[in-house]
Amino acid sequence: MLYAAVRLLDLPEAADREYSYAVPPQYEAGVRPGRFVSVPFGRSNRRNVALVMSCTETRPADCVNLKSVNALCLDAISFTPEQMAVLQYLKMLTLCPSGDAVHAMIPSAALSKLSEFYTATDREFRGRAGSLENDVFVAICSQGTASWDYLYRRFGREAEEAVKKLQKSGYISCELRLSDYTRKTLSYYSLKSEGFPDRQTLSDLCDGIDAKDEKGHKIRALPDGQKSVLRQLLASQGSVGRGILLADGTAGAADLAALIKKEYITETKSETDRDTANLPPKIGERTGDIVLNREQQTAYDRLSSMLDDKQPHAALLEGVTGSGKTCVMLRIIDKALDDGKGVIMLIPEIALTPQTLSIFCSRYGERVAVMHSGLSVGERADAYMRIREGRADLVIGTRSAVFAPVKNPGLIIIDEEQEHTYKSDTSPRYHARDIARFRCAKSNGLLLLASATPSLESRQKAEDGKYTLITMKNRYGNSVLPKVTVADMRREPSQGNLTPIGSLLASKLRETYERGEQSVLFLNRRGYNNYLSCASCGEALACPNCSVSLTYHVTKRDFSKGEMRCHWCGYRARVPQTCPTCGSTHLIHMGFGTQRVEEELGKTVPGARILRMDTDSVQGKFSYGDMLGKFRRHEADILIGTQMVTKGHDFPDVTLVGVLLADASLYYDDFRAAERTFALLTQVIGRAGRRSRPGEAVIQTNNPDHEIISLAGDQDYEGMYKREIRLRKSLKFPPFCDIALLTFSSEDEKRVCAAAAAMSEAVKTASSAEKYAGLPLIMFGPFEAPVYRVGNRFRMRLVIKCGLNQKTRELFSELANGHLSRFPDVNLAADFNPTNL
DNA sequence: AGCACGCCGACT
DNA sequence: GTCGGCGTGCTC
Repeated sequence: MLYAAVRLLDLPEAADREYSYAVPPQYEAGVRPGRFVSVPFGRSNRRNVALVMSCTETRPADCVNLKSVNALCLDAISFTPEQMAVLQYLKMLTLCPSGDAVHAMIPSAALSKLSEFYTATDREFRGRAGSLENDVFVAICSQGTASWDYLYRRFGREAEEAVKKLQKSGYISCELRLSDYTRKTLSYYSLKSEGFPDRQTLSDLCDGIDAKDEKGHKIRALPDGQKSVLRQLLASQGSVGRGILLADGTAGAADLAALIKKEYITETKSETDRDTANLPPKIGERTGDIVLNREQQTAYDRLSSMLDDKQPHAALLEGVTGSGKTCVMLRIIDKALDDGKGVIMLIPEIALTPQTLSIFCSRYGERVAVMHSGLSVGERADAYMRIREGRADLVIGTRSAVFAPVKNPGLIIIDEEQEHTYKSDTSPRYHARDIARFRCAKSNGLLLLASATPSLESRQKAEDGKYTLITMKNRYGNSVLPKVTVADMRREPSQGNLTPIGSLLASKLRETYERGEQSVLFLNRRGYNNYLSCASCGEALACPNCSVSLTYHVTKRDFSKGEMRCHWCGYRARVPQTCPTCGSTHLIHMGFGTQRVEEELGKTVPGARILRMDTDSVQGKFSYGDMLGKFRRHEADILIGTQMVTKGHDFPDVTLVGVLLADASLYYDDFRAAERTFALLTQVIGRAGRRSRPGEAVIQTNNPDHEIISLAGDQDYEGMYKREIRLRKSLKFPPFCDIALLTFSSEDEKRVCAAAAAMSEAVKTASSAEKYAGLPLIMFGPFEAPVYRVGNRFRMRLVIKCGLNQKTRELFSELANGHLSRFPDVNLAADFNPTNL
């Protein structure tokens, strides 16, 4: 007899442990670690999908009531040993429930679903006539067997109760079946290649000319719909898909059916991959070998030798905007694919534009699989299966694509590696970089991080020799850096200008418009944040312990009464009346949005066509590309937007870039604010004048003396790195430590506080215990979360600076378990190295 | 999370 | 006397 230890999916943390089940003889051959199964669970034996973790031949001890595995899910979706290893790593890394980890790794549509089927066991319904039960029963009888999905579609939510009652009184029985992943089939239609009717006859029929059948009888005229189908088929050579034939609305399904019945046309069905349908068309085979310049060639050679080595490697490719990182990446991808390795390329969501995709799709064709949040469930599942089956070996995608089941992942690239979208902010709270590193380490692959402005963490690792640093300093071709001007906004109000567009930028905008060239205006959406800034000296009110800005919080409901808080250490202070730096009383709350600017622009540059692009104006996935296309075709003169406008687009006619309120993101309450502002400004400035035309950038700020702004103007990454790393070191922030953020939440305010206080005690006790002696732990809190109350739940926080390693992770795991047993009613979310608070 | 068991109030 | 409220505790 075989026994399996399984993890159930969709189980809360408290019940997330291994359960043992007996494996019936018919499943013995199929059950192994990584297989998904259906098992009965709980008193009611409700069915649940579970993942087999391990198998034994001996009956597990201390199991009084051993149940049996119910069904096996499709082998095609089972986890490979590599995926099992990633799963374990992910759970260890994030302390998430097994179900969350599994769901992050495999698209829900690919995972088998359990569905209920009902069969009538009685012929006659003797309950209340006219009741819903009666209707449901009749429906089940007429179908023989009806699925729950069918009943739900027909009767809605109410059906649930009716079905339960029918089951209880014995009218129907319920059976559970596994519905596995299925591929979509498409119907294609074609004219018959021989026999009657020939093409001429059909053509005549369409033109309304009398035609005769085989026996010489006159054929009746065809309805318009059938004519439309025939005309299209006559015009094409082979078969035509159903969607195309019915596209213009003239023909319907009935017309197709009629033509098939008359044997005028034939129908063939074929399976299709939903995910490839919306990809840009394949333009051709690899468009020749890319020619690299000397610097690129050197970079490529170094990467290439790392790829050839049978050891895992990690490299940081640091190249200024326009240095041609993409060419190097394409070449190294070529090589990895030629060597028979799988490749994953991660890009930030924001860079996922049709242009980016078409570069890859035209170069690599059908071996590309694209995975991102915009895909439908079916598309996602098909992409996943195509990768799993090896039909696609190059994956382009956002964060979650790091889990793509490519065989033998030999190269994982993370482009714009500093982007915070690579960190998940829902369970499991993983960073794609960590997963990529793990996978490369396991498969002796190469992890390639690429950026013009690497994160301090990665750059520090390169400094320490953990990553190989490859720098590219030269801008490609003859493009030159734009001329950067810093505009001091503090003088504007006294000169009577109260708009967000300063006088210098306004005149530049008008000049650019008059020359018939385009401008891009960038405004960080985070400018809405409520921090306190001094209008005289430009400084923002900062935390004395953390060098991050304090955030204004409204206490109770009175808007006028607030206090300043630090999100990292919980420091609180009253709202000051005077600026602590210069003593001025002109303290102002910062923030204006894109809409306001759009309004003002109309007045500033009369006649200019303005395009606003932000989360409000970009809805569907097409609208984004549409807008960019519109601007590229010069159908607008000024593009104003948030971060979206900064990424990877090449607008040839743009010669002016304006940054409104550059310090809005500088004083964000995050220790990474300066680093992010630098990256953002560097990128925005790079948008101007990429071709031979010289570009210009205007950076508006209330604090023109801030070092970061001048550093960004000079595109001096080294300077920024040295400055920031010094600050981080002195204040002990990453990369010189890790940060664990523990958030407690519950509807019961007292319980939340008690749980947080108990955890705080537990941390203190544990850190002084012998087992964890000498572990550097600095704890802050507990204090209220920045938004204390969310959806009727109260939230408390604990911030712990520490060094994450095997031992500390173990400690956190123990602490979480301790919390679970003492405060099962209080939710605890752990986030290691959170990107934003 | 479900789901059952279990121990107290307003109804035929 | 029962129907049903949701507190407590377990799930191989």
